[in-house]
Amino acid sequence: MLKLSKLTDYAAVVMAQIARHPERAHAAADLADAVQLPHPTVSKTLKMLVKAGLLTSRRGAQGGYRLSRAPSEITASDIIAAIEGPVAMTECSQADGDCDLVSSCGVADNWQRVTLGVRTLLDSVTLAHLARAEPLKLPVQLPIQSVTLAAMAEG
Amino acid sequence: MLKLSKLTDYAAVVMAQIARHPERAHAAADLADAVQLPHPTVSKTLKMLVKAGLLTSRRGAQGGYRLSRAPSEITASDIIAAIEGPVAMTECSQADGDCDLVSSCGVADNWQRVTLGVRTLLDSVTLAHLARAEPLKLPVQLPIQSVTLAAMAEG
DNA sequence: ATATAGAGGACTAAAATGGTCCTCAATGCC
DNA sequence: GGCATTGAGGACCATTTTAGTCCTCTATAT
Repeated sequence: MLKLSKLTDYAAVVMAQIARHPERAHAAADLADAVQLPHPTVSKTLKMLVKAGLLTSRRGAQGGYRLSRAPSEITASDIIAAIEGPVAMTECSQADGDCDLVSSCGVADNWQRVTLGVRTLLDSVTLAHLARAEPLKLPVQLPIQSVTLAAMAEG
Repeated sequence: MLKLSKLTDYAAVVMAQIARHPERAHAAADLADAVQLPHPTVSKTLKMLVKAGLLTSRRGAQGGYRLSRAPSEITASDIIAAIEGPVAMTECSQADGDCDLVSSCGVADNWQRVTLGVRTLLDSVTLAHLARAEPLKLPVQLPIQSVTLAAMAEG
């Protein structure tokens, strides 16, 4: 599996929706209608995205949400991290991870490298890519040319 | 997050342990002792790995578990799939996924491509890599040279 | 025959997740 | 200034998932 939570999924859909009309502010209710999801849930998701710094908000009439930076500057990693926290496949790949078996389990190091690989991959996918509607299922060239774990292991 | 379940984590640890002594059969109890995890839980994990075809088992005295193929032929994807099912970041990336919003959500296609990227990365990490004990934290060259999403989009 | 060891599944407890709602605060408009 | 609009923040509950345990049955070696 390795599945995203539903909220993360919603977050991506909503972010993409905003990214398609970045010039104007989007009210939570409008977004919920547009993406066909329950209002309270979308609202909750939006708040998390603001808290994470991916969106800015303005209250009151004519208020709503806007991207805090260009779609090409917001990554899949960012969106996932906003809802679920930083990408980490194992406890010990987290910054604050505490697993007393790290030293004895024998695979911790390598899982951490794999996590870095996944993170790098997700860093290279931006909201600009995600938002691109591709109803024709044409192969889209995403800018992932090379992911070499060895090169990242020093991090 | 995007975290592996604990059982998957255990599975990797146990598989690595077996991979370090592939010639002999390992009893569940011995493995549990070796990796310092509760016996029943390790036992459950082993059964799942057998069911998925990654291990073979033999009952009775002198029985136990063995790898069903070489460590270099067993991938991280295989281990994850054995416990959690195939790697899929979204509902719609699963073979049997049913999400009525696929057509309208606008990001389904691209998440599916990202899933393929992650899957490819995890396919390229083998049990042989995972089992390699690296207490010195030397950078390990894993054979992930290039992951290009466009090349996979036809799948 | 018997001790060993896995298969299979039922079951429970605990935790994470999803989803809703309520009250408060800010903003724009008249 | 007053009011309608819209987000902030958090409490709360229901459901699902996960983890973990245990019991009974079956196969194998000696």
